[in-house]
Amino acid sequence: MPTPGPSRQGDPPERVVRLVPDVPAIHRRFDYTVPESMSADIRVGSRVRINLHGRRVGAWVIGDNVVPPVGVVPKPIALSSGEGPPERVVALAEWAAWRWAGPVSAFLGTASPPRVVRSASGAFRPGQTRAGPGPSDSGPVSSPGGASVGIVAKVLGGAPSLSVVRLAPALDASLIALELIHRMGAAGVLMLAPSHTRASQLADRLRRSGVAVAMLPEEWEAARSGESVVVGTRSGAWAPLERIRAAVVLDAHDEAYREERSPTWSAVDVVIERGQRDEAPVVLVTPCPPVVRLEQGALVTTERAVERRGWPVVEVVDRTGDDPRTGLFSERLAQLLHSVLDTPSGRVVCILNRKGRARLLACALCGALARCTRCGGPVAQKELGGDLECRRCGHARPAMCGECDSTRLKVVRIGVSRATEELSALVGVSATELTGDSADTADPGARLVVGTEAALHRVSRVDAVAFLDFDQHLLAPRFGGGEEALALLARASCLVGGRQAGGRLLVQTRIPDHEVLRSAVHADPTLLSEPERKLRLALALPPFGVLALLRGPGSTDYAEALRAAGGLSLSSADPDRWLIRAADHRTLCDGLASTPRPAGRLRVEVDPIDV
DNA sequence: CGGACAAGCTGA
DNA sequence: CAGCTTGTCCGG
Repeated sequence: MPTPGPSRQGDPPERVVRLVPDVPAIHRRFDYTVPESMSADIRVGSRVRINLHGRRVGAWVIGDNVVPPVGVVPKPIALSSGEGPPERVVALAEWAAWRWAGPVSAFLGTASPPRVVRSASGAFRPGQTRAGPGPSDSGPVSSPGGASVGIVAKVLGGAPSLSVVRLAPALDASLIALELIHRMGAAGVLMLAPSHTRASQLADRLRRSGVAVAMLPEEWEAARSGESVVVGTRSGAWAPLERIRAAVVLDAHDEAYREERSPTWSAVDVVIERGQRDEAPVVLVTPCPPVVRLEQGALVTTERAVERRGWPVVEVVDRTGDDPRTGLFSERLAQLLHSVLDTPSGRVVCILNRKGRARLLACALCGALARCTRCGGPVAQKELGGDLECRRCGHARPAMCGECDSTRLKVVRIGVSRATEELSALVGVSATELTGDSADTADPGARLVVGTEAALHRVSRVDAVAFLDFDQHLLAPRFGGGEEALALLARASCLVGGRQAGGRLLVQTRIPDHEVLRSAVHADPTLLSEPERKLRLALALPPFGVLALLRGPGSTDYAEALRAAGGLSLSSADPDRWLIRAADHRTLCDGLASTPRPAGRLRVEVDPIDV
């Protein structure tokens, strides 16, 4: 029976802290006493281990010197297990738990170091760090000059606030980062990029200019010291800085900033909230600002001519008149491929967002569409001569017509594998297939690459990108689908460079006048965002209203309970799927937070993207 | 979540 | 009624 602490007459009051267990299903907080031996190590944010109801679990300290509820006798913490998020990030996690209707532990988890971090002598003292360069390593950073000077002057000009910098895709956003560091210094500046690759590139770029950088999550300890620029991806929004002094989010439109798993938070929203709490300027840089962000921040643009130069030549190939049977390869596409591949080191990427070989087949004799014999859904063929597989139920059967038993099937809609075969034949150059599940060893120097949109993230510089069937993006049945489609064109534009560098995009479509395409052709994202804004206003969609989606067997019960909350309007397509609308996040999130969840599986998605 | 404990079922 | 399964509750 360990009874720590002195037990003289007039016992000193025991220190009691409030804890959040690191167990997703437990949403309660518990009070524990701090043994004397650990008292120097433990403060708000610390990681500890506790005995809870007969088992040993991890937990975070979220409150210090608390008074336990009457009748509760706290037990002692079992172990101290190192550093956790700083106090103000703990508060941010509590806000996020409200904002995205999830458990605080999920956010504290992403805000914690990947490995146990112990401070040298008990309590953390800023400035005491062994990893990473200190301020002495980096002298003043010189200004990169150019347009970034004017942009950063505007961004930092007024009161600390949110700026949306619309910067054409081929223009170098890291210059804005450098100019900001030139003016503000490195300490406490947070910078996010959508992928690990892009974050590393940014970190390298900054280091080469003499900036001290701590890269998350690996250099968590160095980041914690607050002396360098902190660079990270989505989870970097939770950087262990007590206060940020400024933040820059590159490609702020990118979907990668959204966590898909529940709770579905957005790193951009987290950074914006941090900026407000810490009175720090936040800069979102993107070639195609989403309507939601335009409504939140002040738009900063470059000169029209500069923006135009930063987009490639975008050629729209109208396939409206073409016979559908001419396939995916227009005359114009063949010309482009030949002209690029005829140059000594020309490289092209062709994008088709369908994996496999044949995505839709029909009988060559009777014309019947090949369908699943079990559920009636369309079947696909992954490889030449392989079975027909149903995408809906997974049922597989030999490749033959279900109506007339003919084994002659023709491909109605081809996939990447077949497109790779056909393109190789068409241009006489061996094409390389590149999809999300291709091995990483795929030849990075291949001259002709055919792939899904994942290919755009796996090649570096190319001369041209061709979208073989862009209509699937233009017709995507998700709200905000247009913005995603334009983002895809912007991504491709980065790879080919601006029009002066000879950058070229080719887009095959049957909707040549679509706003998304006109935006890219004219290097003017407002051609999409203006009508998109009006549409959202008319339909009270975000940012002119907020949405949440309930899914799973428990949704109906919860939806019923939510009716009492007020200010929420509920609708349902099927019983396992409910859409909630509200005027603003306060109404929505307060409603969700104040309504206890019924038993039964239930997923709550705030700010859903899929209808 | 997962341990504790209570209520329900089975077989001798 | 021991011995087991199933279900509900609750954690400091």
